[in-house]
Amino acid sequence: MIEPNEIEKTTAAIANKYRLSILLELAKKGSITGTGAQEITGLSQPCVSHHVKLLVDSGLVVSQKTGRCQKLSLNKEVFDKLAGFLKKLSE
Amino acid sequence: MIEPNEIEKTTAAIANKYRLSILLELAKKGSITGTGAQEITGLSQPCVSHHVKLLVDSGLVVSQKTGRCQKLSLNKEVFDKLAGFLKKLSE
DNA sequence: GAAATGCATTTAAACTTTTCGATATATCAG
DNA sequence: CTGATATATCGAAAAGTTTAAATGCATTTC
Repeated sequence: MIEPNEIEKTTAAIANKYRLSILLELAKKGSITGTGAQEITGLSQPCVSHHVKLLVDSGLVVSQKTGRCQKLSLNKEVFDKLAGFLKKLSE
Repeated sequence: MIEPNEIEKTTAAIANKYRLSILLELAKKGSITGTGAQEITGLSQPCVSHHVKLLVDSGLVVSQKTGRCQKLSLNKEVFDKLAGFLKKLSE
């Protein structure tokens, strides 16, 4: 089950063109770094850091830090839960 | 297929507690009126009108006007498309 | 036709999000 | 140790969203 609060957070996290482009790249590549996200979006580093934080806080994205690099990847369980909720609404 | 732009619009439309409560009520009841949406949310009439407009503009909700009443209902195809997109991301 | 009802629009205030420059911290390379 | 790289945080400006009061406009009811 998914809580209204989690639905709000995850949909809000998706609802931005730069964050969406990061998510699409993650789906395509499996994982990227923060610097990779910067290259994709063309935004400043602090701005990307902020967007990545929103994605991670929403639960949609997982960040594993090794050394100074972060490895970002999708939390597929959360996508599944959200997709399931939306599918159920349309039945 | 669903365009990034449509993903942004629909997820943004969902990402609000009042709009989400309207969507949940629509899923439960099949349809409600603008006045019904007002009762559910407890918001002012212009504010609800604005939220309903966002939902309709996003394509998630359909409004059929008969006389002075509007009948709101879910556009299940759009929910399906969005759910399908999210499901695909998590594969 | 007058009053009431349902919804839309305008306007303006309050609030939130987005953005970037500056700065901080930690790690890695030489 | 020094300089470079990756990321985080702070602060402030700009842009966008949310809200309600006031008003407008059809449509229904009496």
